[in-house]
Amino acid sequence: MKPVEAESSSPEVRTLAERVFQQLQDAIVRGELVPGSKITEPGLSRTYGISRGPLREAMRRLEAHRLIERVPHVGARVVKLSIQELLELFDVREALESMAARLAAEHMTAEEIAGLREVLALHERQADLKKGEAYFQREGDLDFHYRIVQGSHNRMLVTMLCDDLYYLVRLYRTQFSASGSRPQRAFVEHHRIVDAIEAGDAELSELLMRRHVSASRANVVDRYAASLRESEDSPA
Amino acid sequence: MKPVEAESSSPEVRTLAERVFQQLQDAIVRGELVPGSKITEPGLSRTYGISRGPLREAMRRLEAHRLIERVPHVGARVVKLSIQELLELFDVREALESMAARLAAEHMTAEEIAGLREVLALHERQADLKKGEAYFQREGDLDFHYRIVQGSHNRMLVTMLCDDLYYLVRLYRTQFSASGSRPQRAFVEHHRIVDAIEAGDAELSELLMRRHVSASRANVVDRYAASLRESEDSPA
DNA sequence: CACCCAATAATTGTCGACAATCATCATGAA
DNA sequence: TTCATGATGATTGTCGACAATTATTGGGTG
Repeated sequence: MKPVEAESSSPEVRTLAERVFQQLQDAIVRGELVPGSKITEPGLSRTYGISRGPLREAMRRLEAHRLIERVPHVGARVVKLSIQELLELFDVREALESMAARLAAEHMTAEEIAGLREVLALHERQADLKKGEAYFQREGDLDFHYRIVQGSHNRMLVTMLCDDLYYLVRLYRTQFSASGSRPQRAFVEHHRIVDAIEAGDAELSELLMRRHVSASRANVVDRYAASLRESEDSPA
Repeated sequence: MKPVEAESSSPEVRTLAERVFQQLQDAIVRGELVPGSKITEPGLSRTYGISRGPLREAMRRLEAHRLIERVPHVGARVVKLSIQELLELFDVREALESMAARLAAEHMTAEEIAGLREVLALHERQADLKKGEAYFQREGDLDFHYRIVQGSHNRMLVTMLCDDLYYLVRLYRTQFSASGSRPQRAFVEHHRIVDAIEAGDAELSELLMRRHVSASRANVVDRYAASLRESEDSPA
């Protein structure tokens, strides 16, 4: 068979099922596997050069992570987030990330806070360089949220957000071509959140993060409404 | 209300993997598969009379649901919640369920609220009959929370809480033999939450649910500390 | 006695093949 | 034409066997 180059970054990708799981996860998040499209086991089996056994195990994990949807005896398709589901995702994020911010204010170490400020600085520099480039901004944004969640030192929270929800967040970005155009305000909000965390103010951290996610959600709603008007202006 | 499972003739259990997944889930939550014990594929394969293919798929799903832990090439064991992890679970519940209560206040229908009050009444009657019997009380408690989550009409929230976390909640009950002895107060809290939801007061519903879960967490902390003192008084 | 190492046994990972189920499409009747 | 219906093809579900890896055990050596 094909000893694929050990390109995989993770240290223990010791099993085919694990590797193909990560590959599929990546392909879905990147949009290579288009949302809503049907995926067949023989097809994937050929393209990835593995048998259906490990492939099905990987698909079972993708199903549990809500990246594909399966119907018994029928097949599987890549999830296609509706705008409603996207808003639902924001509600869940608001709940979990505000809690994470509260816990981060209580448990984050000085080193972690320093790293967080570094991310913030890098984030701003990149935004200065390429003003319109939203991709890096969003990547930096995600990194910011990522670190706060890890700063909560709550493993269950980390797993739910980093291992599950954030893949959906990135998937939505490919689906709705989110170019999130509210940079300045988000920067200010990020700074205030870090300030509150550094001050150890749990309640304030929680409140600010809640508002931050909520504002992001409102922004999505606005842009969605705008895109609806646009498509009504020039239909067909 | 809803008997969890009716052996092999469940309505939409069309595949062996699905069935054995539910059976294993039940066995773990019930404590038949003791937490921390190692489970081998040939063993389960024999006891459930299926081949290892569907069994492994079921185990992959259990792994994603955090009911078992797997190490590549080594094996799988039933999760064993530490007290820290249990408290982490409460933090996550506090975040998600308070959000669910808020959304329930906004979206719950009159019928759903009526059903919720029925559950509450039934719950109290049972508690009157068997004062010490905590198991049914806790089942009723879970049913109460279950319905509020569904009243949020947020499918993602419903999935996360009802399909994932509540199994862990029930697992913790078997592990720590939780007899939750704060009945009156919980009743009052439940009633006030329903009142707030019926009044459509989202903020109050959220606050009350947050306090309710938080108080439940504090109760667990207290009883755990007590059990520690106990085991120190009579150590072998 | 403790420790290391090789041979063995058991378990996990992977594969190919067969059976069961579903989607498609052509055929024919109302 | 349109709808029902049955044959055909493809896909999913399941199984048993083989390969790879790990745990175990027994013997030998310091």
